[in-house]
Amino acid sequence: MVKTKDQNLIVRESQSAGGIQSLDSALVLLEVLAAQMGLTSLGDLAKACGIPTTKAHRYLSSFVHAGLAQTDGNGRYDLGKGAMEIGLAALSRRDIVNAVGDALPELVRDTGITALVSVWGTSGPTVVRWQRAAAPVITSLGLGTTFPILTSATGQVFLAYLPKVMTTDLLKSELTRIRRQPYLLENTFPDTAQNPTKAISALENETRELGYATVDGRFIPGLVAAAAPVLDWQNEAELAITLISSDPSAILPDAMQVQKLLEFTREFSASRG
Amino acid sequence: MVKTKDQNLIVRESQSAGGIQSLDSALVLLEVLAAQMGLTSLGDLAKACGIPTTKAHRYLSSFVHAGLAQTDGNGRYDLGKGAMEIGLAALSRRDIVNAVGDALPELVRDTGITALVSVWGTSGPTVVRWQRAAAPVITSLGLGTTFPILTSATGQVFLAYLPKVMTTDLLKSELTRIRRQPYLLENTFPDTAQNPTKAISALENETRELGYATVDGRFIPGLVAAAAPVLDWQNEAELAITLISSDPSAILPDAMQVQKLLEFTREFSASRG
DNA sequence: GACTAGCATTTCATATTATGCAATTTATTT
DNA sequence: AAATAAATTGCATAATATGAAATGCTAGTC
Repeated sequence: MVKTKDQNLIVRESQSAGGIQSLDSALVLLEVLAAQMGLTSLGDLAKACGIPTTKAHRYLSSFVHAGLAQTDGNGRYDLGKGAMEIGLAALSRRDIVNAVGDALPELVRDTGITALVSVWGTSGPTVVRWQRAAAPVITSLGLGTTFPILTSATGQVFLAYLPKVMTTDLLKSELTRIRRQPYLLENTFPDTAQNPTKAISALENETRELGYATVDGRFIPGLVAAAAPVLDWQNEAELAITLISSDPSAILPDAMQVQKLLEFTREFSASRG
Repeated sequence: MVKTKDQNLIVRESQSAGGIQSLDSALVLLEVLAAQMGLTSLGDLAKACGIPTTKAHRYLSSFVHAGLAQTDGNGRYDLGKGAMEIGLAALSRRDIVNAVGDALPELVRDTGITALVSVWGTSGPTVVRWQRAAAPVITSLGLGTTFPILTSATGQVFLAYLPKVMTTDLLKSELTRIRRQPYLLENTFPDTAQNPTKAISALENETRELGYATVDGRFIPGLVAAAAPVLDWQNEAELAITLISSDPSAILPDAMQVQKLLEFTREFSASRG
């Protein structure tokens, strides 16, 4: 048995002990499909997995048959409805999500503000629960919506309370995207373009010090948000709870709403000390 | 009444055309795992799939390796974190409005009736898609049109399948408006003026019991409508689909058109149960 | 603490079936 | 309309999934 040097690398063995090779191979394809941003051609998927197209095609046939994948009828593939259902089944087994979700109406009643629960998914913070207050109706948001990391309060919480390895990939791609529209960040972080690393770690520290993150009306015009993490026993964010309002005074540090939010998240975090 | 053990059996063609048998078999196992309520023993899973335990074990090894399943270390299996992530990826790509909109022509063809899709907007149910049938119905409806809550089928659906906080404001203003023209409701709800709260909650219950709402020709003279919700997995109305016709028999409970509508909305709703 | 029962897991010889090349069909571009 | 590229299908072969049986665990019982 040869000892490898790269124990730091997060590459998993391409073959699982006691598993089935073709299935391992197929599941890599499924992951790659999930990591894609939308409809993807068979060839691209095959290339990304390093397998011949003929193999990819047969795997995808089975996935489509099982409902995990869909095809638009001509050569482009995407995740299917079944994938969503299995994911929601997995979601419903996470006790934290259920507990928080059940208590969410209470938070909305106490604060009078729309609240939502997000978990960290492959494409960033993903909304999994959603409780609307009377006041504003945000039509562009809904279950399954994903937030950016840097320009949303929710994203900033995960950035500060999640291991770096989980966020770096998405962070990188978001930075390149932002470089083309630097105005998005320039007010809050004047030197982001020049020294992103420094600016970002400053943002992380600030979030950790406060215990929550906020954004003003720039991400969604006219709306402000405050987000706080529910932490697990390792002090990593298990999920984030976000309040969305049109009233800027609601996200000030000593605002009643922010206090209620922190109280709420503390109650569900692993360590109550 | 004895419950059979194989209530979790997935019924569909066991083999996919052009797919891979072992993968098909494995994906059935994954579905069965998802259908379970929690931690499940290897043997039970194998039994539910009708495969030998040795096969199930190897499949599960691969699923665990890919992160789609977890084991508690001794023989009990559950969905894993990866399942949730893939599901959320699928969810985030699913634009329900577009999906429903794309399928709308099919519904119109099947029913022969004009259909429209509404979401809940700031001023009530708002038409976002519509598809006219061959037999033209002369109306002034169009994209962006908003419906009243009490006097339209569409509005009644949202009233019944949306949290109270979202509808109360509009409902109140609508009630004051109606009080000046009580004849609008008096036939259907004789005591609305005297006891609005009671009448309205009766209406909500009726809608929820039926699973859809209808109005006859009073709101728009000569036209009738039936509306049913597309529910998200919190059982809240994500959107409503409405059929509009000049034929009163089309909105009777056992009319073909109503059945097609319910079939249609059920297909797009998150949880079927 | 040893024994047993009921699991899950691993081994191993065998045949099933996944594989990749090449051919064919289908879509896309010039 | 012809040509190019991509997806899909057929087929012979070798790789590998398979199930019976053996082994290894865990939990419950005396």
